[in-house]
Amino acid sequence: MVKITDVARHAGVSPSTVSYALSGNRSISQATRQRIEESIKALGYRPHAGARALASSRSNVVALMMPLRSGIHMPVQMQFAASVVTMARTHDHDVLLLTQEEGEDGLRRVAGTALVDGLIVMDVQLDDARTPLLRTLGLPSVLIGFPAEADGLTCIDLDFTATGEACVRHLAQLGHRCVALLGSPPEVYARGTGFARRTAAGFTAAAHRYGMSSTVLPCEPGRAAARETADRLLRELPGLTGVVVHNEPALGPLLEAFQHSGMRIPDDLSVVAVCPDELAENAAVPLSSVAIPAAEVGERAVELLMAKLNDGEVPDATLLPPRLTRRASTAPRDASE
Amino acid sequence: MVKITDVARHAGVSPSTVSYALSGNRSISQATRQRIEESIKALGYRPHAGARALASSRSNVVALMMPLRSGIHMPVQMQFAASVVTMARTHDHDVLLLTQEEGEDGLRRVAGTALVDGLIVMDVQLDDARTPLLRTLGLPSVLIGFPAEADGLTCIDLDFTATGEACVRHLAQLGHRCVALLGSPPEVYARGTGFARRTAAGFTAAAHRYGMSSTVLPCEPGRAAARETADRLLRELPGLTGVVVHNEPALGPLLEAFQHSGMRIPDDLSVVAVCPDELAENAAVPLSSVAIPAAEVGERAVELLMAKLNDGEVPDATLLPPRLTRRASTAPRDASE
DNA sequence: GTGAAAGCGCTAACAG
DNA sequence: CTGTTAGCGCTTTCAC
Repeated sequence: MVKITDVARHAGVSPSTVSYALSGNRSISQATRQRIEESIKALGYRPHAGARALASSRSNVVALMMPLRSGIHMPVQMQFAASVVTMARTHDHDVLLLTQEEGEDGLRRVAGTALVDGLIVMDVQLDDARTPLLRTLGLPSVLIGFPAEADGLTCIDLDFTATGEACVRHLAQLGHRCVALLGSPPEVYARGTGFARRTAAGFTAAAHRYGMSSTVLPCEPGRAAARETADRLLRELPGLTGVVVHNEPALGPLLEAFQHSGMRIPDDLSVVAVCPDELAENAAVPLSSVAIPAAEVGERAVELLMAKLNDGEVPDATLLPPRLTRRASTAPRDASE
Repeated sequence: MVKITDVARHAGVSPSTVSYALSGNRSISQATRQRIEESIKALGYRPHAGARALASSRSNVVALMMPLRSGIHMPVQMQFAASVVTMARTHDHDVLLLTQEEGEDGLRRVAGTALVDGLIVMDVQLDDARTPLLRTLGLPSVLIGFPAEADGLTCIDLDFTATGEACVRHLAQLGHRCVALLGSPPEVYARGTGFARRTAAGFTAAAHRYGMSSTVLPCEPGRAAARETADRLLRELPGLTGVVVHNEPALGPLLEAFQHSGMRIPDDLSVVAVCPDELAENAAVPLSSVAIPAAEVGERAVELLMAKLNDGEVPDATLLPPRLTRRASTAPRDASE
């Protein structure tokens, strides 16, 4: 194995000079830098990762903890993982893959052994057991998603307030005057300051601004609950022509329920979903939707983490702007109605 | 940070004894082992990964290089990645994630810096630019899939010969007497000793054994080619009641072509596919199929790699037995025909 | 069965 | 702008 002393000898300088040339931590004359680079190339030198980590207390590896078994919507996960790895590489870091199942022990292990310099934790739940640990671990971390208690944690996710607004704007521009948001089950709203609440706030505010009449209705998952919710909605708001669904498990059942009630989509009812593109594309009627921008989330997460690693200040919350993709489920309101 | 000397002092032994207690590389009296374990727990000691890697020239990390963008069949990839990570952990190893795009440079980098002890390389092509490198890298590696020239490389994949046989056996048991294999495009067969050839061999041998009449037909991808192949097949083999398709891109077009020709599946024609479960499940008629056993491939790949890391001897080729899942596309041959 | 001590290859003061 | 030197925390001979 060729080591830094070999390079130093070959270039006629001291090992530290080679080290500095590599790290850029002090200025080197053009001439010696040149010779060093040539020697490195000539000898095929590569710094030993372990030695470097030991001496510098920096491994240049970040951990990515993600759910690897969740049967659902892997394309989003994959896209995310790809962008994390790619972006990490541009910052000269590698990515260690941890499964969600490793949980807190996994985080403690990679942090405690100094295997990694920082953590990216996906799929953070409102009430996530890992968040207290992340606060005390002493390693920089970035969470994908917002826990109920996000103070002191760096979190990133889609901007759900803006998402609610964007959905309403889309419907308003199509001429709809009476709209509803079908959101998460009641307990999610009750539970605290989750994304559910933010979507609803954005939705309601925008509806007011556009002078539309609006309703927000929670919805339990499952066929029966969906049927009931849809019926109630159509009964209580006879003028309803547009709905926004922000409830992935209830989405399919709700669509069925509407169609069962004789509402054709988009002829009688325009539907906007907040869900992965994958799902929206493959629905019976392809759904106009706002998706989680996985690739951008991954990139930004890495950038935030890198900033923290270089003791940069980063915002606690990063909210990414929604992008609404128009598909077949929304249409102009029929003026004759 | 608590280090090995702290543990040693706390336990009243020397650092080397703690090290040996941890590694099990020499016998320790029950009593001191006990004390050491208690001290470790009491102090919350975790060995520094970098220091350990430097001193032992073992990082206890393996690299997994996989395609992270291939829009196609991520569930298989994910399942595979999950099983690799999980199995690696049971061998006290972590997994560094590399994208396919990093290619040879990526492998050279993680090997050259001693970041990893071994490599698992997915999605190996018949003519894969990485294989010559893997031969000379001096790090143990395991390939998923067989390159044309596999000598001296440890490869693992589905047993395609047995797969061809299993498909025929299934059709034979349903009473079919005249079957065809629709395989890869001609150039794949011409190119060498790929899986295509093995499936065909197994298919033909089994058909003979069962006294069935059989044909093997290559098939180009694309609508037009599929139509043509299907037509030709039905024209030349009027008695055909069963086909095996081992050609993922052509699968959809072929099914359409058969149906366009008035063949109902499975009433007139039984179809067995060699493709991911995902694809088989979501076809218009759910397809009886043989899939790549992703989880098992991942587990075995890690086991092979671990064996190589401990200078164990491992077979060059590991072939996993096929499992045929029966779905709606195969039925008993109509006796009245 | 246990200890002492010499590195593993690199970085980062400190010194000029 | 460059060199000297002292570790980083662990493993592993070698010695008892």
